[in-house]
Amino acid sequence: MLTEQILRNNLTENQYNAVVDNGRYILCLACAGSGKSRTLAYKIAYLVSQGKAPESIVAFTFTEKAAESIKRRVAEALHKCGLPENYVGVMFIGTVDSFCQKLLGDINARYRQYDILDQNRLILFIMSRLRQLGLSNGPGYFRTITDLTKAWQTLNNENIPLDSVQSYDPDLYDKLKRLSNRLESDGYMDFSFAISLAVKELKNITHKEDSYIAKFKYLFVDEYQDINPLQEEFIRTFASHLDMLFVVGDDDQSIYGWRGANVQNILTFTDRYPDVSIHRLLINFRSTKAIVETANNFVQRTIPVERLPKDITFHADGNIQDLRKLWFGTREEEAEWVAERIKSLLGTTYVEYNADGSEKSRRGLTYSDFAVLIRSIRNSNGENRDVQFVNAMRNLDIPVKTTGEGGIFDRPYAQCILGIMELLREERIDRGIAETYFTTYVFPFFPFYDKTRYLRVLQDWYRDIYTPTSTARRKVYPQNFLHQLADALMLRDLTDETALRDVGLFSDIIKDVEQTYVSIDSKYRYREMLNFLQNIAQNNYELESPDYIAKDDAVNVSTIHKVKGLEFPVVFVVDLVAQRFPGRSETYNGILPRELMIDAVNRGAYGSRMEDEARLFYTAITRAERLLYLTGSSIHPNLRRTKKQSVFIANLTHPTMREDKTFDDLDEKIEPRRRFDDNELPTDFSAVKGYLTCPYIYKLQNIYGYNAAVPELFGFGQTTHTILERLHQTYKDRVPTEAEVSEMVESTFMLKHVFPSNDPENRPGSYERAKILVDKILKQYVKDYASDFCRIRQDEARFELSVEDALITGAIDLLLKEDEHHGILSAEVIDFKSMDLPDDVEQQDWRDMSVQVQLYSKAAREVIGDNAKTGFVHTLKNNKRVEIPVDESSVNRAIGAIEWAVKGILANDFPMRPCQANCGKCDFTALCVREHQPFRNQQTPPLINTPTGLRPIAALDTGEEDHGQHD
DNA sequence: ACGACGCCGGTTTTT
DNA sequence: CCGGCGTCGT
Repeated sequence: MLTEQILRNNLTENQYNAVVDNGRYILCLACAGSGKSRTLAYKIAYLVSQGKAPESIVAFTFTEKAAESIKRRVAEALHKCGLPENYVGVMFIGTVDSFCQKLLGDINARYRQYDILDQNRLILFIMSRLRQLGLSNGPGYFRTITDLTKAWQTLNNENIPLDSVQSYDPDLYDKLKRLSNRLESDGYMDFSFAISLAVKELKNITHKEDSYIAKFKYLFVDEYQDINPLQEEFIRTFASHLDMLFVVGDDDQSIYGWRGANVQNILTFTDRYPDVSIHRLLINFRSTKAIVETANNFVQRTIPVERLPKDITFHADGNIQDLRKLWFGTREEEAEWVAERIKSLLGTTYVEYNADGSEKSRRGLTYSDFAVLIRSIRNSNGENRDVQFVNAMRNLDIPVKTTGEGGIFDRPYAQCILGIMELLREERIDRGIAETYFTTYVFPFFPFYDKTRYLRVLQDWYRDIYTPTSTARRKVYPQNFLHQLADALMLRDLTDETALRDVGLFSDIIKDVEQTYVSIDSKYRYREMLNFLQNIAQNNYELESPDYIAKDDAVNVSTIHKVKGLEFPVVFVVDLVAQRFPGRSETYNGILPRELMIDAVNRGAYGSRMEDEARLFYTAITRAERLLYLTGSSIHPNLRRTKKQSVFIANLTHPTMREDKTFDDLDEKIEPRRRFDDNELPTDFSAVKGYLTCPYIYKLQNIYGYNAAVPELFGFGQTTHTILERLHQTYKDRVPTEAEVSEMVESTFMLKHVFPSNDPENRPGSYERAKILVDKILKQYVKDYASDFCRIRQDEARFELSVEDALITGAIDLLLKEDEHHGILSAEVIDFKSMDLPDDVEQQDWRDMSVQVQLYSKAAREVIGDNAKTGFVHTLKNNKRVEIPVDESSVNRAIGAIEWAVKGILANDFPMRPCQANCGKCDFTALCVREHQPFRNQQTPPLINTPTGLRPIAALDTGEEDHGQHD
């Protein structure tokens, strides 16, 4: 079929016009439920079908999750147009931040080894380098640190030059300057810094054609209304070198002003870019007439200015609808009514329709069709605001998904372990106190404890922390402390699944500490870690309810921000009371000089105004497909004053809006069935591959969040890659000399998790040894490839695999050999991880590597062509090439194995599969009872074809034969 | 009807 | 720490 016909069949007139518009600057105004993702996906597919190179396409999304969803849509659109889905792997679809990181890596491979710090890790970074940054600890220093991190991020996000702070606040300038230098010198970035650095680099480009952005031509920006000034600066600069900028957004749904998003970007787009063509997608296909009209009436009344005028229309009503606004005496009554209403609606017939109005599906409403939206969940003093709702539902046996499970240390299991860690805060540890703590607090939650082991762990840790360091710093791993405690407390024997989840989050927090602190080898650092856990981790890490983790069919209790982009057949917007929603208006209250923040303050950023709250409310009600309940109550627990109705609903009217509380049936009850939710699909290839090893490890790592201690040589492979890549970048027309290789190693080598020796000449440590090894490996490599060094390019190749509706994304490092015209002659996979690899090929476990190479080879053939012979693994340790079979049958075996794993993951089937090859090297033995459990899935996956023959996946290994150890 | 005073109550979160 | 609401006093 012709592409035109396919587009016509899948798009509305307006969507089609937006897709085929070949203009330079295009603004696509897309209201809630207007099919903007579809339009975006088809526009990308359209460009490819017109012969545009897939690698010339870049699309920015708001979150990584949104990126995955767009990728799936694009793959689907490509498929419909008869194009290979693997083109998705060649495009860039992701967040602005991750694109900037990638770009920086292309400019200078050195950036590849930088660590990205989120808010929590930036705080840890500052804590771990407190004195170097001119700060000191003491009462209230967390406030100082938090203020500083916010100032740093805001400064970057507002695109304000650091130097301008100097004249207004020399002291703050000094601290920020030190922070900036320190991040650079230690190899760290935060998200705002990454974009900021990328903008500076882009501004240096004079000739695009011979720069690192030569291949890019088309830029898409989703959720454009939530772009901040720095991101806009990047987009503007980048787009000036491109052939097309296509932005999609809805100013009415700009809900991130409080963290810098500037709605003016979309409002004034046509003024700031020349010859903009505008497309308006103003038909809401999601909601009923009543909901669309109510929502429209609301925004028009509440946001009279600061808004692009638009006339939003509805498409069609469904088989059922209900619109009500209700007021209750107490919060408990409100919650009970919500729960009862859900119960009464369960199983109600829900018909979905095709574009032509014919019936698409018919099913009964099920739990996950309901959303309970609330302005805020966290409460500064103790109880979460969603508890009444969660309790009311649990009382009626309604499963609930919520992230409002309190802080991590409100949970007894995590609290217990933190308490044990606290026993070591003081230098004098009393065995009596330790025992009392144990019997009083620990025993009730961990009844299967091993007391002797518990006391021994404490003793060992006491020694590690309080033994004065000699000259060199030692590696002390708190993650091991946590695992040893879990082992002594017999966490593995507990039946309460929330225990595993709580300690899993604890493990995740400790990982952040370890990655930033490197070692907790003194009492000072140990105490700092405890302070971080108590003061920052308690509030900044989110616990997800078990239903949420298990992806069960459950009612969603959520904040409005979290459901951005989602939709539900039935929505309850609760807690609609004055002073909460809209909340109190606020302006910027950070520590940056006011003079520099005039623009931000004037547009109301980093604060909140009535307009922002109104857009949030609009976003909430437009999540609803057919049933919308707006509720509130006057008497709230722990509040003396009674609450008044929110102004947002007090003035809200619609001819069909009811105010009675009857539980009327809307249609016949039939079998409840879940709607397919593509957000639950696995996306990460290396995680899915892990399932083939041991599904239980998969569960511990990917579902509960357990981590192993950060290994000392963490980053060895990364730094070797980086140096190799810089050699290729630098020496394009000749082979580097041995001295030049050493020079590159000297300037680029970076290992963040091992301390250099104080006396490298006489007493070299593992840092020095690693560096010498890299030097040796690379010299050998350069020598062996001297003949065609310049025709080799290093590249990270991404590939996508469509299985069972899921789109699995993986990446692989390649050495590409090219001819004179940059045509690819061959591609080899390189592996640097193999520090202690046995020399004998027969002794190695090739299963993982084989699956990865086989899948990549499939993608490579589709995208690069038959020249890409990818069936080799190049292990640099011994400079050997090993051939991996990539014939059709081997590739199909690999695909079959991954399909089998995806099915298992979707079915929540995570049995323990102990065997020699697995358990000998497993990092999670403390959490596993090593009981052989059967798969629920009766099918077995195909054998994997490896260089040493056909092998079953590790999870189905009989355990008889030792396949050797592989890193 | 309205001003002064005192006390209640106190987000959202991604990369 | 401060805005807003309720209450009291004129």
